[in-house]
Amino acid sequence: MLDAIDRLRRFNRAVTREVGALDHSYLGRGRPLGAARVLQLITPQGTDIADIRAKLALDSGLLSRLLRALEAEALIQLATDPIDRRRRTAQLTPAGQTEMAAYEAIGYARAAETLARAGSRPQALIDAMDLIATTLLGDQIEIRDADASDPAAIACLDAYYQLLTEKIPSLSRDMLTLPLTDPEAYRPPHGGFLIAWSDDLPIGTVSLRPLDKTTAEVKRLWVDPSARGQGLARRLMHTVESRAKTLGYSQLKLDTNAALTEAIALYRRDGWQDIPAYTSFPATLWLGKTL
Amino acid sequence: MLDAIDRLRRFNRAVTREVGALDHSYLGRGRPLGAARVLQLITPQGTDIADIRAKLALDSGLLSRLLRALEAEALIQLATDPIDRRRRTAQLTPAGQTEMAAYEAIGYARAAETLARAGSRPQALIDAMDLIATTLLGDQIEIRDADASDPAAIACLDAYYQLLTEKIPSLSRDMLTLPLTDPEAYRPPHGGFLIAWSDDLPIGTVSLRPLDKTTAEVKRLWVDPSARGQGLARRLMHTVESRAKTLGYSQLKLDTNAALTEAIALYRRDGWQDIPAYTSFPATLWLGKTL
DNA sequence: TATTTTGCCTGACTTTAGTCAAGTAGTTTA
DNA sequence: TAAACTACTTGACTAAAGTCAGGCAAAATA
Repeated sequence: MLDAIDRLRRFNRAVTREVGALDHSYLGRGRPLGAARVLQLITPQGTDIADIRAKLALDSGLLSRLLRALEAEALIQLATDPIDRRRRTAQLTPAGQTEMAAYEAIGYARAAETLARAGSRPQALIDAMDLIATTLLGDQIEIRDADASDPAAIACLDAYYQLLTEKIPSLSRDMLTLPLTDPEAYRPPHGGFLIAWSDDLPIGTVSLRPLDKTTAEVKRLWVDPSARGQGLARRLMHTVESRAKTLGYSQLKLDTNAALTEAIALYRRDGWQDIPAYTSFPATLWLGKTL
Repeated sequence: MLDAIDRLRRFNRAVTREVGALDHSYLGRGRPLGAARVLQLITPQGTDIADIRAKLALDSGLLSRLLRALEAEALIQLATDPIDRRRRTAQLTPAGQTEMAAYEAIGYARAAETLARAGSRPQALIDAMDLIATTLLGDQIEIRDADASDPAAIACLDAYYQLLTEKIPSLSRDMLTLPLTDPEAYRPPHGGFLIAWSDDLPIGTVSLRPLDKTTAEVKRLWVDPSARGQGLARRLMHTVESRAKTLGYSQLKLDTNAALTEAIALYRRDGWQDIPAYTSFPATLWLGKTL
């Protein structure tokens, strides 16, 4: 344990140096860091300045001045919120969008540089970073509704299919179609498609589709390897169950394969019971739950 | 590749937040961050202030003032170096040591907190952090001389033996003695023991002992898993070879086991040739090199 | 409708970090 | 031994970040 803490502190030192260098690289555009950070949070569509203040934990006086400086550079436009005229929103001007693109380019260049330092094993570095990012951002994983034909949804399903073909040897990838042939089934008011986000990266999914008036089916539960061991699968299941209840279902079903042992253990811990088979291969196990 | 960069940038954001919180936690002792950082580099035995300046990349004027502030708090004592009376050293007073201990406690507490967030897989988190720290600090891995009875040397050998018993099934741990029974053989002027350090954590080792007047044996090459794929093993071998040359040897030998395929590939790439067996189990392959 | 609260702005301030040039004492080199 | 160089200190300065107390309009509440 002592050793673990020493290692973690070495990590902190290494990363502090790296983050310092990263911050410093944003200075090349002739703008202090505070202003650059504020600018990065403003979208072309307009951002509530209260949100910026909350995210960066800035004093309202300080933020007010930073915004005024950016406005003087003609990078942003300030407007009062028509609904609550005390509130203000900031919006990127075309010049501001150009400037933002320059910052983006700096970020990408530095990231590529770090990646190049990984030597012969870049994938190992990325996996390690994913694990750490997911752990550190663990407290703010957000589950949001999505559409089954959304690019993020497709990416999740692709990763899920990848996992399935690895775990179930007799299953070949061309048996699984993507995008889904029936996206309509996963849309309100009868179905749902949930994605778990960690800082705008999709790391988990689960979906729901109708079987009959009172029964829905839970489909395609998947959690990114970097996010496992933190209870995200259970959070997704609980969310989809309460969603099913909201949509008026009283009964849930799912099918799975005996090879997916962790998932099955989770279902059983959460009160899912064996039911008769209602689908075929690759399913080898069928479970149901009354809401 | 684009995806990899997005993932890396998510990592940067996660870690920036973390580092910010870490820095902020050091503020609780009523001292600005700069002063706290300087204090952490001063030892009870005395630290050359030029070293501090180099490590923190501080302006000499600024450091001078920070030191004066710490001196005014009676946390440190400044003295002139008796050898070169232009140089100065800073030394922790008893009060300073107490203060340092408080900072240490803060660091440990925060580290333990982060570790606790890893959920059910703390070891995976530590491994990921090691990989990243080693990658980021890769440019400043230092190879230094050590003694075979040094705790760091023992830790390296312990990890090396662990690896051996994993790779060679017929080898049991109690066949390997630690500490070494002949530490004298690995000391100058006839032998050597090298350790590779990444920010004060030992991550690799190799050693050299005499066989006869003109021949030495290279023993126990080991590199921490987090540091593999960056050419450290080769650096260690080159260092030990030039050390052997300095000590006056003209011939090198080593024994290894066929299970250690990466190491063997490295030896062969570097010009080591098969030689007759000169040791027994667990060795199954014997190599030599003329300097 | 009067009062309180909220969201933001402004002005006056402080602290921290950092730069630069000049100066002093000691050391090295020609 | 003089000149050049080095390690550090001091003073005078700037930029950036942050704090705090009003103030004003709009919104929420009594």
